[in-house]
Amino acid sequence: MQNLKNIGLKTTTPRLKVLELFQNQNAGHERHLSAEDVYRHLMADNQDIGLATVYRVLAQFEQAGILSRNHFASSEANGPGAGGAGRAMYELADAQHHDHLVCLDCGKVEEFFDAAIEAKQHAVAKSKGFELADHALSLYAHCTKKVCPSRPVGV
Amino acid sequence: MQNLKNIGLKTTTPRLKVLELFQNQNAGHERHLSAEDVYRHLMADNQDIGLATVYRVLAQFEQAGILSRNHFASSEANGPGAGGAGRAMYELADAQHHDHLVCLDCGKVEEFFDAAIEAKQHAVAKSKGFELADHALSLYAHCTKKVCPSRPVGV
DNA sequence: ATGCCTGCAAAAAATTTGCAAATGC
DNA sequence: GCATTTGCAAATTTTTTGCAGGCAT
Repeated sequence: MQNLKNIGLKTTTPRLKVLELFQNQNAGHERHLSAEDVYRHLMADNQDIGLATVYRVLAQFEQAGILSRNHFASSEANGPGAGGAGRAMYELADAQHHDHLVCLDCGKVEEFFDAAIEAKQHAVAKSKGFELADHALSLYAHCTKKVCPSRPVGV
Repeated sequence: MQNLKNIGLKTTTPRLKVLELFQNQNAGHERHLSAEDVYRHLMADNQDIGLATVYRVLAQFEQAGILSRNHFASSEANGPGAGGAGRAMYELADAQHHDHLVCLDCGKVEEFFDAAIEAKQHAVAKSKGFELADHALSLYAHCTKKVCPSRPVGV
């Protein structure tokens, strides 16, 4: 795959498999994955790839702009039993930038883009004498559509 | 101090000292502190308080709404040598909510509030069938005022 | 060939937990 | 006095690093 060579990385099995995993976001896995998630998926696919390698590949891909890393603050967004914003979540870095809306009831992550918010962010930074380089915006909210799997009754 | 009793916590030395530390944000410390920061400040004040206790107190204060926790993604925002968004930063939960602008050159954290952004966030959540409960917005930017201590030359 | 990569194991870093002793009310 | 709280140490969790061997080019 050219993708990898283009960024100065040799085409190796771990890298290929990790890339595939993110690009084939159909086979029963979400778009946002933690290092551990990736590792488990590879294991399930009988790939003998170490967790340390997964971390290294994820870091390389992030630096190359192929993946982007998020830190969600809600415990629900991470695995069940995961406390706080312990783990990083990776996702394919699409052409279109977006922010996240995390469901506090089931942990599902939706994406959104709001041009007005983006513009305002730049304005805020500039007004304070800064040039905006990046930002992270996560909304934590409750589903009002009564469709959350793990939704508490009556909430 | 009533603050503590009001939230169902006994008035103990560790709690009092931690609260004091955040309320007296004058004596050579920043407004945003990590658990380790708090611990070091207490040590410097000859308080014999364990790090585990600091973590417990911070968690209690956060739940009580006295402090709020942030996870900044830039390495500069955390201590020198701190990688990524490893540690949580706590600050006094003011009456006025605000978001953060983190300087990518020196790690300094400025605060801002933008009503338009806040309103838009609610609108976005509602439009997706959610009720916004909380959010985290951090801007990462470069200082254009040439006043950053650790500012790379010519940037 | 040769230098980039990997797996494994150990190290780090941040935070949590178990438990007996200490403390507030 | 008694439940709450603390300090210490050990355990967890997440991520990073050292190193000897392996693989892509």
